[in-house]
Amino acid sequence: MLRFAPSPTGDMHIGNLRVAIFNYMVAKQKDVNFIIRIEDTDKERNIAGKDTEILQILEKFALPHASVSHQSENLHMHQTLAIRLLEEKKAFVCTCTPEQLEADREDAKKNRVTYRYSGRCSYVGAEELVKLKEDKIPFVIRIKTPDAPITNHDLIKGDIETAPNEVDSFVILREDGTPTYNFACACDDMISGVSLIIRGEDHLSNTPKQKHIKQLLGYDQETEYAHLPIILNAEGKKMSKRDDASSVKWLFEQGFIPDAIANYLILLGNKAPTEIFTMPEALEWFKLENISKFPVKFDIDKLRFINRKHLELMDDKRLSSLFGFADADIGKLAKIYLEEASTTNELESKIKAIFAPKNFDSEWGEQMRIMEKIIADAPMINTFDEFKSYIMKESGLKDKNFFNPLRLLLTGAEHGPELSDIYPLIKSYLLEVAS
RNA sequence: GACCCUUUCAUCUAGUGGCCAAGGAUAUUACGUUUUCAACGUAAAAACAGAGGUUCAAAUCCUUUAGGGGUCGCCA
Repeated sequence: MLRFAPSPTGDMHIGNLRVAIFNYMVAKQKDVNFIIRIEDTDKERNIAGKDTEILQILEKFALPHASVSHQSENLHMHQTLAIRLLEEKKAFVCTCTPEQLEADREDAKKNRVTYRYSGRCSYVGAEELVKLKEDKIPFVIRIKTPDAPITNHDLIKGDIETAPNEVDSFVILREDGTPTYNFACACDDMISGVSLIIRGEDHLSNTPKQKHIKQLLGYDQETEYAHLPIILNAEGKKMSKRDDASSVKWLFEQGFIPDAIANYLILLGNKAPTEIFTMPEALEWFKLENISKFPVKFDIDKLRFINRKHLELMDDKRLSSLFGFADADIGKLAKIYLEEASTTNELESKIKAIFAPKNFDSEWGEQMRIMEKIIADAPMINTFDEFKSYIMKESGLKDKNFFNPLRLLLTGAEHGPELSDIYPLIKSYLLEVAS
């Protein structure tokens, strides 16, 4: 069982999408279930509707899942398990105030040592619980620091050993009775029987904590981990919300298509036999072990190149539908324009210019008027050569005086692909185009 | 500051001791083709982080220095 566990606190990030794609692919390869878990334990930061937005994006990328759950549904189970740890003396009740903890942190900073929980409450057991509740004294539950190092074999990073004090006595149940991320995550993975967790490198330091939780809870199934290097922006820093390209929604708005985005994200930091491929093709050779260990920079130029290649592969009629047509010829026309466009947005503006009313105010306006009239009265002409000869003869124009205004009249642009390639595809729209 | 990860062209990578005076792709530049801009074709420029070892032989193994990144919450 594999899972993708996004939190509904912001736009889907390409790093997250990459995690989702990899989890899906590996589940598919292993022929096991792939589930979605929405991690919505932070009520403050949850954004209504983000969960369905995330699901819609997964759908666009054709990443089918066996089920969707919300972490908040499991609140009762989380509390029960936390209490169990408390009763087994594997966790303790902590009544330290935020002020006290803050002072501890300040001290640590002042003394130039790493902050760790002071251990002030570590002897407070379950028996205190009733009294604290009666006295309305706020408390949290902390798990006890492990007494041996936690070791982990990461499929990408290799063996990692974490010292007990690095794990620390961290909070598992908050003052309001809700579980913290690490606790909820570990419990849910345990209950669902998640056997392999693929996630971003920023979770690397959470792994020993989650392993520790599962160990104390008596979970004896082995969970494998694979931590993906993070994606950096052009400056070499972690891609954040401030980087437009980090948002999948933004990439869509720019005219990048899902097949190309998926292709790029799979290719990034990977050994691939080819550069251009579809997800089903990648399923044939994809291996987690091949993912590079170091962070990679996001290169939008490469994405543009890949997007263009995928647009070339798209079915003609389907491509035309992106611009409001249902005509394979328009799809073919768009593909010709792939010479100078890489996104559907760029393509759309080229196609639009062809069908938009033309501007006759330019230096070629006079010649354009002449041609417009000739075309309006002309019979249907099949080939560009015949068409060209016909207009030339009727207008008496030639060379620059002929080609420049003709191009402007037919395409609305001064430069562009060969008119002889374009003509056969737009000839049935000629009256609309040449006006 | 502590802990962890990491280091081949601008970018993504090939490379697992000899086939590497380091290959491919994107981006860049030049030329060709073209009524035009592109695309395309051809070519050019471009990297083993530094220093020490081991070895007949090192991008590849070891040591060390330097750099980059991540994480240190009652966020996920």
